[in-house]
Amino acid sequence: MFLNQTTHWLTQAFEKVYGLTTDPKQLLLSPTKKEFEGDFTIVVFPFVKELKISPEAIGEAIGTFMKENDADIIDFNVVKGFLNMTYSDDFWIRIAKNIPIGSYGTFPKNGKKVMVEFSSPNTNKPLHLGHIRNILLGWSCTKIFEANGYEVIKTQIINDRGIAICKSMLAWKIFANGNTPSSTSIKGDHFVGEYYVRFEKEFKLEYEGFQYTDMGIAVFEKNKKEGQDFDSFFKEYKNTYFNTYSQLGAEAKQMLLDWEAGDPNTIELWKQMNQWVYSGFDTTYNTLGVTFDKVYYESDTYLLGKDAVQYGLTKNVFYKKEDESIWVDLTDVGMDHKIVQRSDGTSVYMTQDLGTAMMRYKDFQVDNMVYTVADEQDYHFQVLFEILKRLGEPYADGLYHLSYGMVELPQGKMKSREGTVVDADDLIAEVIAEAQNNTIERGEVAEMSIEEQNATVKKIGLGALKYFMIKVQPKKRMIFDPKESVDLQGQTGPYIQNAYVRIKSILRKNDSTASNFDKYLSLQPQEKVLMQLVMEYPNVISQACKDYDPSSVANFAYSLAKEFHKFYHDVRILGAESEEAKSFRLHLCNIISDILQRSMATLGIEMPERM
RNA sequence: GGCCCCGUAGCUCAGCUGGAUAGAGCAACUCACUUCUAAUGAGUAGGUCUCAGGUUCGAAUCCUGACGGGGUCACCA
Repeated sequence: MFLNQTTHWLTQAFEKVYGLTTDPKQLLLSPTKKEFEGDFTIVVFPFVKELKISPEAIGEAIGTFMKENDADIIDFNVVKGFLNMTYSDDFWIRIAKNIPIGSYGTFPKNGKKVMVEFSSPNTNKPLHLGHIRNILLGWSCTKIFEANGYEVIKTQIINDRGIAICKSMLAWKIFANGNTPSSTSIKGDHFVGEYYVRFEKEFKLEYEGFQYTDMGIAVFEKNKKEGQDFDSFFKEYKNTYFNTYSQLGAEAKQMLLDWEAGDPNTIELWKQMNQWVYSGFDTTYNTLGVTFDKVYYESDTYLLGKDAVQYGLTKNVFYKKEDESIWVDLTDVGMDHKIVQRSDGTSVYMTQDLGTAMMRYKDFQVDNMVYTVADEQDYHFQVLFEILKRLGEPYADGLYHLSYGMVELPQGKMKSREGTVVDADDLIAEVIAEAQNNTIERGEVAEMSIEEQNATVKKIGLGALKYFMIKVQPKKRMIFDPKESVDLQGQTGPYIQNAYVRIKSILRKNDSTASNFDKYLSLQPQEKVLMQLVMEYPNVISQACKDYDPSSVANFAYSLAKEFHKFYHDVRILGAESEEAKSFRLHLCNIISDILQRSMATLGIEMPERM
């Protein structure tokens, strides 16, 4: 948008010199690489074929025209097919003056409404590392949408029902002796999680005991596959055992039936345990700085979708088999047959999701819905979106699965059975403690009040953790090394925070109020590089939205911080060689601190004023 | 096996709507704090961009195929 004038003159140049009408896409300018002279570059290769003239000759002719006609361009050079143009200092100063500090890179309201779903935990366990990636992605996505002019509704669907929570409930009933989170001083979600683990432990004991009973041995002999040994058989048989012989399994299943029947005692216990979990989640969300506008509960939605199924039948989107189960045939688009209602008339996961999507549209009339869910569910969402399209839902073209790769540890996948799951609260505490260790001896921080110190350390620790996770493209699998996540140097959140803090320190020390740099006519290369980055920022924000990709914002913020650090090192700001230079550099500092602060806010990362 | 995603420096990642000699950080080694915050900067070293074809003036980027890694193919969620 700052280069419209250049594009205009380039169009004129091709028109006047060669009588050629150009497509604006062919006239895209890019910042000139550091090794070459110039500020912005256009590639003339694409015109060679049409004009049957050498690239060098085209570059020379167009460059000459531009230098003569476009007042901004004071010089040019041609290297092979690249026309590098040098801009006047007036140009840079005009751009710098026109940056709207405070709102730069935010777009006007576009009248569209988008719902973004993220986090969506189960209520039987605390949040873990995988949830953190999900939450950070979803959250920054909402911020990116807002910057692009959307109205955003942040939501999560809580999986608050089912056999898992019944396991926790049962274990609590049997083993807790009436203990509660407050009586034990354990955070609610962890408290409930402990009973889930307890159930699994007790179940395992029961199962191992069963295997050597007469009945267990008989089951093995009857059901084993050809040549299968005892241990591998029972490894596979676990689920079947849970559903058939297990006493604990039977009790948990009975609890689920009681819940579905609305048994008051069961419902009361269920509500109580979920409440504990929610208060625990709230603490974690609060620490991470995320909020939701609307919460859906699976207990409210798990029966939804039956109307949709009936509607789909009448529209011949679905078909019924002889056993009364209902299916959809997606083979014509390279997918499969998929069940949408069981033969006993009950809903499956897909049905719930159909119903929930419809409910959300009814609630908010959104144009778009974004589902932040790990990539193991890629196929599920392909199917879901295809069905919604076939049902003719009005928002069907505005659906997006924000799919992300699993988080793995250096030693491999997280496995709850092996106790390698990284707990969200533990991790957060760890990064903050690490920030504390590295901060305590620094003079700046020592002067602060305790409250201010704590707030700063929290911003730094969380900044490190969040940046570490969000800088990776969503769809890529991620290796999470806890040691690296607390790094405060290099390409990290704190490095970017430090650039901001350095600016703030300068601005605090500045006592001159005059601001006039019209006559500053000796721009430094470091200043031009910074301005080139500044000019890109709105594109970064709009592209991140189109791509659903916060990592591009994270990488941009790093580039800007890096160039600022270099500028800071090479060029005096408060001690500049002239009043005009000082004034311009202070203005540039204001622009950069604004962009750093708001681009990082987009990622859910707060900036300290000192560190 | 079918389909989907990934493969870039020792490690973690950018670059991918085709453009100049493929970039950062970490780790290793040097150097720079009487100077606006050294959580910084400068430098050295590190690459058959998994491989093979193809398209193109030009390919890490697009197409095809192999190889390697992951995911998914339930009347589970």
